[in-house]
Amino acid sequence: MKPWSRQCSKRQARIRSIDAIISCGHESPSPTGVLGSWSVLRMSQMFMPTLREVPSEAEIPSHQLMLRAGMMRKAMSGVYSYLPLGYRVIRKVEQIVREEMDRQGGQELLFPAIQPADIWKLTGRWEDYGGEMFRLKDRGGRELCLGPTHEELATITLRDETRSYRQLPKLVYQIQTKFRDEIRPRFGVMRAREFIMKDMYSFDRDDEGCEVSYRKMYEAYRRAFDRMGLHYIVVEAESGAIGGTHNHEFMVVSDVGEAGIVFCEACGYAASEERADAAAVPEPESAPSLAADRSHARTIATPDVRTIDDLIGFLGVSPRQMVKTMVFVADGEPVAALIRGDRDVNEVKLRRALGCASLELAAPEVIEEVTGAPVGFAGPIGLKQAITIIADPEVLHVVDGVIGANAADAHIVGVRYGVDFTAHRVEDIRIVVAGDECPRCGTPLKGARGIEVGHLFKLGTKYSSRLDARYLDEAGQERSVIMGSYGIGITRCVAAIIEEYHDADGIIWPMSVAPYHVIVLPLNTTDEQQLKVAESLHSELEKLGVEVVLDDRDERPGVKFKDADLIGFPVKVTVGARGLAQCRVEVGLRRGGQTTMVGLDEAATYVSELVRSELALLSKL
RNA sequence: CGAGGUGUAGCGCAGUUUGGUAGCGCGCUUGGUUCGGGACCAAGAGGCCCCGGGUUCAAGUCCCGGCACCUCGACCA
Repeated sequence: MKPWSRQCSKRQARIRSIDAIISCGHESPSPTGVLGSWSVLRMSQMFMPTLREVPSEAEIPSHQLMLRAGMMRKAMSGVYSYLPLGYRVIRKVEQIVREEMDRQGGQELLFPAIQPADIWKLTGRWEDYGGEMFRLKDRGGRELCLGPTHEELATITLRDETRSYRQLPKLVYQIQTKFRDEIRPRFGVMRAREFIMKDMYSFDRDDEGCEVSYRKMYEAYRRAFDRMGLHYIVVEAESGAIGGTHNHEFMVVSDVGEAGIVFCEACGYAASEERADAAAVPEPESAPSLAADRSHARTIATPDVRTIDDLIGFLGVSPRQMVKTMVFVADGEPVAALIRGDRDVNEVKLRRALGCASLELAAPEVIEEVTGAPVGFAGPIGLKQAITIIADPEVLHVVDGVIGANAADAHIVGVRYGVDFTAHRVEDIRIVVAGDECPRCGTPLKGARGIEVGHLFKLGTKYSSRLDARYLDEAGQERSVIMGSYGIGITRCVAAIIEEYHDADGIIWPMSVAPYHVIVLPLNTTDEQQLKVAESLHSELEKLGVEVVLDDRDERPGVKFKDADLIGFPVKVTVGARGLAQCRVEVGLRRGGQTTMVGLDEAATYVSELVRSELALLSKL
C-alpha cells in the first residue's frame, strides 16, 4: 500500500490532463478488462438493496434506515440478517471496541453460543432468567440454552486454570452473538432477540484489583464510544438479573431511548430513573407541635372514586395532598407502601428496602382481604390485617391529606402523618423524575431518554463463590476470585449511531464507522470519459488506503445521489460532464453538505486528506 | 401474558361494509428517447389474496380454528 501511494503521488505532480489521470489509474490491470475486476467495488455488482419506501414495520429512524439502506433484513421478529453494508459497519464498531479492549490488556477469546444448563443451575440463573432464555435439549435429553450472556462459562473456564494469585488478574473478552427471548422485540436491532455483544470478564484477587479493572473498562468505554462519535452520559444504574454491587451504564441520549435517566447539570450526578436516589427530605416538625395540631380527620363518602384522578375531580384537591396506599406481595407476605399521590413507587427501591426476593403488586383479591374494601379505597388506618406499612419520606409532609378509608366508596380527609397514622418504616421508595432535587446538590434534575450501549458491573463473588472459582493468596489462604462483567451492545451501537447521525435523506456516518469512506459517482455511465475518470479516481483512492466504491450503475443521477445520501457515504465524488469540461470533479461532504470543485490531478489526494481529517476528528484522544 | 391492529406482486397500499373475472403507485424485464437530485413513451413479467376447515352455485370478501407480524402495557441488557 505505501509504495503504491508514493509512486502515485509523485506521478500526480505531472498530471495535467484527463488522459493522464486515466492512464495513472490503469497502471494495474484494467478494471474494465475481459475478466472484469473484483478489486473494484462496483455498485452494479454489490449486494446493497436499497428501499425507496419505508417498510411499515419500522418505527424509529435507525430501524427504517437500516432496512432502507440495505444494511439488514428481518428473518423473524427480533432476528436479522446483516447484509454486506450492515455487516461492514458492525465490523467497524467491533474493531474499535476490540482495539480499546486490547489497549487495556484485554485478551480476546470466543465462548460457545450454546451452553449446558448445569452451570446455570449452580448460580440459580436457570430459574432467575425465566422465559427470556432460549432453552433446548439435545438428542440425549440434556438441557441446554443459547447463551443470553456468559458469566457462568467465563467463570468456570478461568476457574479450571487458575490456582494462584500469581495468575491474577485476568481480563478476557469476546464478541459474540447473544440470545434473549425478549417479551417484545422492537425498534429493529435496538431490542432484538439475537444480537451481537462484546462482553468482558475481569478476574481479580481483591476489591482493589477489581476497582483497577473496572476503571480500565470505564476508560476503554469512553474511548470506544468517543471514537464512534457517540455522545453519552454515564449513569449509576440497577444491576438487573446479572447482579452485583456497583455498576454504571453508558447511555446515548436519544428520544427513542427506552430508559429514563435523570442528571444534574450542576454537579454531574446522573442515574437511571429506577436507580436515582431521592433528595433527602427534611425531618417534619417536632412532635410537640404535631401533637398540638389536633386531627381534623373525617370520613367522607366518595362513591366510585377509586383513582387519584377521580379524587382530584371529586374533591378538588391537589394530588400532592393525597397519600396512595399500594398493596404489594413481598415473598408471599402482603405489605403496604404509602406514597404521595403525585408520585410512583419504585419497585426496585421497595424490594431493596424490604430485602425481599420477589415483589409484585397484589391481586385484587389480596387487596380486598387486606383492606376489607374493594380496590381503590386502601389506606393506612384500619387495615383489616396487620401488615408492614412502609412510607416514603414525602408522605410525612402531607398536610390535610386524603387517604382511602378501607371501606367501599369512602375516603378520609384532613389527615396527617404522626397525628392520624404512622408507618412501621420510612424509606425512599419513590421514582425520581425530572424537576426533582438532585440528591447530591439540590439543583433541579434534568430528564432525558437514553439508549443503553454499555454496562459495567462489579460482580464481587456472586459467580466465583457458587462456581468455586478460588485461588491461593500469598499467605496460602484460599479466596474467591473477585469478578467484574462489562458489556457493549455492538449492534445496538450501530442503531444508536444512526439515531444520532441521520437526516431526512438518510444516514450520515461518522468516518470511523462508515461502511466505506467514499463513493465515486459518475453521473452518466454511457459517457465513456466520465466512467474512465471515475474508475481512475477509484483506483487512485484505493491505493491511498481509502475505502471507496464506484457507482457504475446505469441509473439517473438523481437515483444515485439519493442512494448515496441514504446509505450515508461520508464523502461523495461526483464526476459529471459539467465538471469535466473544466477538468474538475465535485467533492462533497455528507456531513454539512458542503461541496468543492477540485482539479482532476489533485482530486485523489484531496479526498484522501479529507477522509483523514474526518477520521482525526474522532480520534483526538 | 393482557389490550388493540395488520396479513393481497419485491416495497407501500386499495379492494372486505353489500360474495360474482385480482387492482393502483413505486420497483422489475424489453425496446426507444433521455442523463447534475428518485425521467418519459411503448410493450411486458410477476399473486396458494398468511394457513387449515366450514357456509355457498360462487369466498380476497362471510363463519370457526390456527400462525405470523406490528402497536400499547406489564417485564427486561
